[in-house]
Amino acid sequence: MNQLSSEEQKKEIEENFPEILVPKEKIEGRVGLPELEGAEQGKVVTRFTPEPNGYPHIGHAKAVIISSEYAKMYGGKFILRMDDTNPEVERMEYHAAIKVGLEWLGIEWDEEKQTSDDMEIFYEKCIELINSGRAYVCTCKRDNISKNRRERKACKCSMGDIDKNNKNWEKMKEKFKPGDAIVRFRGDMKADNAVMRDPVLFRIIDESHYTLGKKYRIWPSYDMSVAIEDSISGVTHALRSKEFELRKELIYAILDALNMRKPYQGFFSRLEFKGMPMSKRLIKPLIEEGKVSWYDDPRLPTLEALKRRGIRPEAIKKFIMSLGLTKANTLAPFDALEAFNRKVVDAESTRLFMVSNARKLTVKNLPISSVEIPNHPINDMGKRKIEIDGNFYISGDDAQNIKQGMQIRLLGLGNVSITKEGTEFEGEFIGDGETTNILKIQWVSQKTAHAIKMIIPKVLFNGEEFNEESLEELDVYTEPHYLQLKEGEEIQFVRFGYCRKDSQNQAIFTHK
RNA sequence: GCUCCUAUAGUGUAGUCCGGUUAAGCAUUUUGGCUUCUCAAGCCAAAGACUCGGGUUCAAAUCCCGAUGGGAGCACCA
Repeated sequence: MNQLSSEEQKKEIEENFPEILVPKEKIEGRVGLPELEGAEQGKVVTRFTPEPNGYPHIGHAKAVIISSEYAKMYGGKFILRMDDTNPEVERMEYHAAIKVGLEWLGIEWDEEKQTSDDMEIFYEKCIELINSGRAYVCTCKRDNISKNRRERKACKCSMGDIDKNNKNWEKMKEKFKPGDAIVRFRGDMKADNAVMRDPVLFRIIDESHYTLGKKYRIWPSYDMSVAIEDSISGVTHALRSKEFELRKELIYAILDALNMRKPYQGFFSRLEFKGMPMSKRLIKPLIEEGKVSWYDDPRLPTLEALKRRGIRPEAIKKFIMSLGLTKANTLAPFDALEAFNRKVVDAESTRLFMVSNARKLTVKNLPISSVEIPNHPINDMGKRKIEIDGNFYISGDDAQNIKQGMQIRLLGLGNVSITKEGTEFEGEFIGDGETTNILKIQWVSQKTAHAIKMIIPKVLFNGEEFNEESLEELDVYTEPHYLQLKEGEEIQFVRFGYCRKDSQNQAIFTHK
């Protein structure tokens, strides 16, 4: 308890403990990622091991950015390894999509491989484990295995001698059917860590593998393949999300049993956005029901979707670095990412006028037939020329605030005195003088107005429930200059927000 | 149920290992101001936090014990 005032404490300290008043060297605020345990300059090897069983999403981005940044930070090596040991779910399509996603993010890797490149090594190691009595072939029923695990009881297979295990291993190559036999690690059926209770090392899968076809049918489990791969490919720091934390003990046990080098294993929390699920379990049915168009639907957290929505890779990287390397659960709000993105995108977004819920405004006595408007308020991004003839569209939202007798300014054009309000407005041009406190609005010329669809993505889920209003569509008018912009370019619709040009007649709202 | 991880402002984090010039830094959010031919960006300011209860100590966000909340694992997925 701190019962003394700080003054009294200070006195007390000076009298009794003068040495602690000597200031310690000030700890510098950290920039970037925290130090990696046991990391040496030039000797760090990290890796990213996605399973090619789906499209890459923001969670992949976190994992790959952290690992590749660490390699960079220590001048080390970064390996991309496709973890393809379950032919039932892995596809070339996903393999390719993951690489496309990583390239978009600007990730560079020094080495690329597939876990399945080393099948022969896994087999060798398996035989080594069998011969040393650290692994055995189990032919129990799946339910019994599970039951025994819960009850911490060993089954009779674990008693089998080495010869029999070797024979059964050979039988797994052809005779046994999938499900009939597995190779288990001899861990500890009594262990508190359930992962250690004689886990599966190999199982039979007859599905055709996307690159190896039917060459193999005994496939290593995650724990087996990760342990061996990280060890033989020189990985010094294996970093992955924390749902794997319990496997650490197992992976070390496997490597110890084989007398192999053990890399440091680090863990970080998973990254998910509020209301943006990324599990296929949730997304797939939505696609099938037509509620979500595809994996690039802008409401999704896939990289493809983020890109379509107008999120830049630099922003994703800064955002992820800002999250730090904690093990606490994070449900990041999307607006944190938006803030980073806005800063990236602001400098290079063409400013354009766009009106929604359009109302007509006719202006009399216009002295000019065209105006030139700069494409960016600060940066020199050129100008565009707009033909005008006195017939304009203005936004419905603005129309509500415009009353007869008011003066307004049409941005970049001039001031107008409103002579008639209603469903349609009329006004009179009154010059281009100084304006301070009058309403300044954007406009579109009727004769050249270009109609587009504006898509506004919102959260997909409210809690567990699909948000039926997650996609708002607006029919809006914009300037013809829109047609000259490149697809994928970021635009700021003045007084509305940033949007990405998706096509000649569709734009996707990025953020305010 | 058992085991493990985790807990700092509305949100995300720094600081925790090695207790003390920091009664807590940064970002975001919100609000106000400046600037501005945008409700953007930029600049300035304000608001706002150590889960709870014990203990150790002159001194606890920091060490110890306990409680509570959140997450994960207990797959022939990764």
